[in-house]
Amino acid sequence: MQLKAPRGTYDILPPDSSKWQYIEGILKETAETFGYREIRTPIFEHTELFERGVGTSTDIVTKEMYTFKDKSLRSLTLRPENTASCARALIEHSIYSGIMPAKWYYIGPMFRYDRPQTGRYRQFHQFGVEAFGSNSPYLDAEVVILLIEVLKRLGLKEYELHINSVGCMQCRDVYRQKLIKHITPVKDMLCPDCQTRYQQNPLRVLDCKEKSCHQAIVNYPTLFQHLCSDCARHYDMVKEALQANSIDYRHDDNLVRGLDYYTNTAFEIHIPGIGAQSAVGGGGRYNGLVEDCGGPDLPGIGFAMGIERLLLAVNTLAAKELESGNSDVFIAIMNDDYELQAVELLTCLRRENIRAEKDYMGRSGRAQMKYADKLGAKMAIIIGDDEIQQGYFTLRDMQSKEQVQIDKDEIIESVKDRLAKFRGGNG
RNA sequence: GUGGGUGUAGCUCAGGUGGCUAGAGCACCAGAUUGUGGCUCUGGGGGCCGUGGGUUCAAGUCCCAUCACCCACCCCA
Repeated sequence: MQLKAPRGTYDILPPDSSKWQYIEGILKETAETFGYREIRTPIFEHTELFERGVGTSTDIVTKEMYTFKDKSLRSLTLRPENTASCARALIEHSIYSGIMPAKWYYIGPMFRYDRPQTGRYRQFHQFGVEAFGSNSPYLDAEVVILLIEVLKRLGLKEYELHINSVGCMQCRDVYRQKLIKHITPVKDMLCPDCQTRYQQNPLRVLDCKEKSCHQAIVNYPTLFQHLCSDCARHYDMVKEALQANSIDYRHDDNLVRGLDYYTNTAFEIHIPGIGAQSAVGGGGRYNGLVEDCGGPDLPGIGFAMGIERLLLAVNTLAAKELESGNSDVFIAIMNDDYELQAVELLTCLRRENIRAEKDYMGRSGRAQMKYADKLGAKMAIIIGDDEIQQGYFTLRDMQSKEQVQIDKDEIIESVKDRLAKFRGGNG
């Protein structure tokens, strides 16, 4: 049997890789503009970090982790997300004793054992930001604004921002009891999934898609109505800040994010038309996380975006062609005696940062020109008997077919001049 | 983990009810044009027909299993 990439993984080949570079560039640039610096954490961590940080009741921890034992029988896990690692790094390096807030962004692969489908892979890529050490609602807003700014810079105009507040540990607990009281009399009418959700995390029953479940729990108390005064005020201030930035959002009572560490603000971005997995980004506040991971009682907020899903959305726009792979100059030799001259000139051009190419397949002169054309070379340098005997190179403009003889000592300068004109001319 | 769909050349796909050396377009390579690209023409290389088993004189075609991909559930980014 032929070896293939493991299920749910895939290769990113040229020319697609340049799309990735383009998107990653925008993500990094935007984050840096907002004052976030890059953090790179290990791809695997102690399994315990995710159990504590993500939460043992979540699907991620109970059935989606790639966990293995190393040769010393340590239990390690390929990171399913990066927030817990950031909290760990914050604690491990005592970052909290420095300037606060600590603002980080990351970009890289994550791993979850899930059934693959459109926009969902076992190795997938996330961009995310985390800000530790401040409970300011305006920081919540900053993070959301950053998320929206990324979409804008990518040219994505159709998206829905949903936000909610899941309260603090105290008001959420009060609410949870009320909700259980409301659901218990009708629990037999719930779908099988909700029967178990009701046991583990009754809040999840709220965003079940089954109509019968909605009908069963109709007029349920909302979390929004049960926020304590601090949490309600915090939520109001976040919304005010978003309004001040003309960012449209929709309060969504049913938005209950899956990870255990969320408190207060929770948000999600959906883009229609990219399949069932339409959440391109989501996040929120996680004021209990750092302490849960063994650090001080420090608040935090952040989000993560799925790059594969962003790419799906960008592709539906038929985004402008990125012609980064094209060569500037192709060196064609009309006689294989001149290989060495070609090799030498090639290096000289490249040292001037000119994208230069030559043939390595023993092609005929004609085939070399065809190859140059496929590479998208703007010009060709032709080396034949006449050129060598008389000490010049023939420089051909591939578009106009115009050819000139250039003294071999002036070829580099001449190529540079012409390239500058190409770039200026095409805007 | 559950359900549905699909696996034939690098890619997109043809191959009624089983029957000679498995086809096309595109791509790739070469030649026409031995010192010159895009168009055209000619030729060429490429296939364990996803894999394993079964039925049959005979399987790309029928049956079973398995794997992979796609779509959806679930969950999430």
